[in-house]
Amino acid sequence: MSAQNPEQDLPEPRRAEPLDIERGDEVERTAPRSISAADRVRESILTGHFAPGARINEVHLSRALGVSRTPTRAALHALAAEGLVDYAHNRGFTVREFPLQAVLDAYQIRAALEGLACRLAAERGLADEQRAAMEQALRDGDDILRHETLNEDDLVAYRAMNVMFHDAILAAAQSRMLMEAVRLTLNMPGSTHRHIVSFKHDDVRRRHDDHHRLYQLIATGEGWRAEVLMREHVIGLAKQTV
Amino acid sequence: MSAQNPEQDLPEPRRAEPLDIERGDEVERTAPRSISAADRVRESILTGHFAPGARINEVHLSRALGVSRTPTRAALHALAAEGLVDYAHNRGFTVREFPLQAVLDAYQIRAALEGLACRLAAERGLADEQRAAMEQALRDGDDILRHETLNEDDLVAYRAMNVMFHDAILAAAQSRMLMEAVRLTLNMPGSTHRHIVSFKHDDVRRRHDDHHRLYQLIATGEGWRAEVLMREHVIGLAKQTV
DNA sequence: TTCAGCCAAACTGTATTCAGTTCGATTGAC
DNA sequence: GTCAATCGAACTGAATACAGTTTGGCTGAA
Repeated sequence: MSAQNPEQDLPEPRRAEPLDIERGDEVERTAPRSISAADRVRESILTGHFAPGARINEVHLSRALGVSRTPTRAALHALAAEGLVDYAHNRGFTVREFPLQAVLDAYQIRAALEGLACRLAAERGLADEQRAAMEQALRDGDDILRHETLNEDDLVAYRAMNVMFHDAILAAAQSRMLMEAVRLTLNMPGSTHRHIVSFKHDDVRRRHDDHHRLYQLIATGEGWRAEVLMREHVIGLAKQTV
Repeated sequence: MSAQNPEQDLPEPRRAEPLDIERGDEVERTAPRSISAADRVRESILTGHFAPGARINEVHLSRALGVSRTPTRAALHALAAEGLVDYAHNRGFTVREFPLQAVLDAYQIRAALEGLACRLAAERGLADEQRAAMEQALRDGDDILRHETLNEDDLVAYRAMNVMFHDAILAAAQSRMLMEAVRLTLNMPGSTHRHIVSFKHDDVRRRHDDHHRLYQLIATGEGWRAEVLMREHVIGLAKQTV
């Protein structure tokens, strides 16, 4: 039963942010069920809860999600366009498979895209918000690296810092399409900011040193050098992952 | 009426390929309505039939498509994930706007991605099929350029040749994700292979000369040079578009 | 005249129902 | 014992019905 219906125990709809709290003058609206459903299924796929290549049964899934088939199908269609599931007419949805080569290719694509983001950020300048985020990330990384050895808490903090830094650069590039393209490369099991690359002290220091140099290059408008360095930086992640 | 319901006259479901014809041993299945609907709406948006920013009424649209709201909504959700329409809860779908800067950025993104495709193609080698397609495209381009002046037929042939050449390189890169990322940059009004860049004889010859050099570099495995040239090639398209 | 509040029409979100296809098991012939 | 045809259960595709939200206009008071 549980082997045939892995949909049965999905992650609870973790309230990403404490809703129902007024923010400014506006009350946060409740998300539609199809969005919530997509988020939960995406999470399940990214965490490897669904086996690659497995067929997704709409009835079982909608039962597990506690909604009808309509929003469930909407969610699956959205995930299909995101590239996480495949769709075939009259045969429904299957979990997309990502062979090792595809994961490695994703790093190449991400390197090209984030490299471009660096160049655009350097050309267009950093807004206060992004500059602050990058400087905060640099400080956080410095703090982590002061530890002789790195523990679990450091790992969590490091990931958050890393996401903040890369997101700030993407935001500074001011291109929604570029963000969407990068998201394509992150939305796969094994190629996420969240996922583990080497956490040896030396590797972490080298990567964080890249961040410092990237910040300098972007801040001083040296777009081409920033692009090249970011490419190298991301490719290095792939090397440390395999 | 027609101003409020631009959905009323949609392009007919142009049978992309003469269906119901056996191909090999298998009969081509009829496409589901949601796919057909998505194709028609995508075409309408790309050809500028829907005004950017306009709200899309599900009832009117499904009536124009001749199907119920269910497949219509599925199609719109898919287009939303493709980036052609925006979605807001309880407010439905709107046609996405692409300001000039977004179109120019798309060329930058495409340049980075197709450059990467060239490098991968050079590293991984050309299969017979792709090699044949590229050589055919080069011959077709040569034929067109023999004409002293270029007419409408030449323009049509040139576009087909151009698509064949670029698609062959993407296929040779052997990365589905890369294809999907490139598609993001093409699926926008004003930034399509199909769209017009300069058709002056000198510009066409220069672009076609790039193709010859790209083919040589890929065939001889000079990935880095191919990447750089392709980047320059695509950026040049942007320059000739504005 | 202007603006706040209210009301109804229109629209979107979801559930349910029905129709058509797929796929596996069973049966029978060879 | 093997393979093909057939039948039925299970599943997907689409339509319809219903519920909740938005939106624009109307009314009436300031």
